[in-house]
Amino acid sequence: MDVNEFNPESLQGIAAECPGFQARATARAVTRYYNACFKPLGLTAEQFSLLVGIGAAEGATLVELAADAGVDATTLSRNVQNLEARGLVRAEGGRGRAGKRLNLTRSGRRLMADALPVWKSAKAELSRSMGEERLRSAIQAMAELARSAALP
Amino acid sequence: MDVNEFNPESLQGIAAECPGFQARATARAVTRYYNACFKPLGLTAEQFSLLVGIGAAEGATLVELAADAGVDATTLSRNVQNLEARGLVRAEGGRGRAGKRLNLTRSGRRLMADALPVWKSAKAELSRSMGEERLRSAIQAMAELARSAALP
DNA sequence: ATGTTTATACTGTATATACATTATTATACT
DNA sequence: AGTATAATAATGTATATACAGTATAAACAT
Repeated sequence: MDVNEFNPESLQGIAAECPGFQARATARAVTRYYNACFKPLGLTAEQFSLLVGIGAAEGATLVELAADAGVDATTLSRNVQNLEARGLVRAEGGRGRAGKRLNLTRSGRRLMADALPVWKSAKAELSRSMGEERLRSAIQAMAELARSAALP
Repeated sequence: MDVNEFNPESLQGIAAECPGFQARATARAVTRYYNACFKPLGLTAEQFSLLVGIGAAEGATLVELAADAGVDATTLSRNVQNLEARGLVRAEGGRGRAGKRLNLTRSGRRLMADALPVWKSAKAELSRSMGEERLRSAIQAMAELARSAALP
């Protein structure tokens, strides 16, 4: 494209039809919403998700969790360190091939017991706002998009 | 919920049906994909989006751009500073109520001229992978979800 | 005219994210 | 056994994100 023909009109509507822009915008909005919901518990949305992941797959390793969540393992490494420092997660085992086994501590399980109802009602409110069927369909569409973007 | 009844099963499937988890996972996957596409140009996906936003709305202020993109203005402030330091964006005007007017520099426009075809083919590949109709529908569903999460 | 409110941008701090690289250890191979 | 390979976790660095708070200047009220 020639720089000389470059005009604002050629950029109109690009954001609105860009899957990347829309995926990030949606993640920002939804994450802000969940962050506010979990704030009284001292948790972020991502921390909640990570605790769920660790609690659901007891004794999983970083690499396994990273694959499940579609997060880079190095990202998870630091996020787990944070939860570990707060006493919510325990990591046992070293650096070798067997890997470090992650588990919720008693305190972590207690916090999750408080957090689950909050999560449920947060989702219920979203469901009320946009309709259960549309919400389910949005989740499905996002999963599909994530798969497609991961393949190439 | 009683801590004593807490078991891994109660956490099964939570991630899969959580709009927040899925929105973030999708944004990560799609952003990784676009980051790879734009890497040869020295741009990230977010930088591309921001340049598009600035180019499409000439002379817009931070606050206006932030509202358009659904990003916190303080986030945009630093992201713009980055582009400014690279000579892709020019900001004129001060801190007052009128605000700082943002524009692409000549170098920024040149870069966008190179980036647009890359963006087009990246989207086309996604479209090939999951089907044009499904992709459009996913974008629509994400926009809807973002609106719902922003309201409460 | 002066003081108050308000809109705008910026800074401090913390989390989240990923790529490139390094350190460590278990497994495989000879 | 000893070495090479591969898997795992951690670190260095950079960007992205948002909230709380600060600085600045314009608009408004009295």
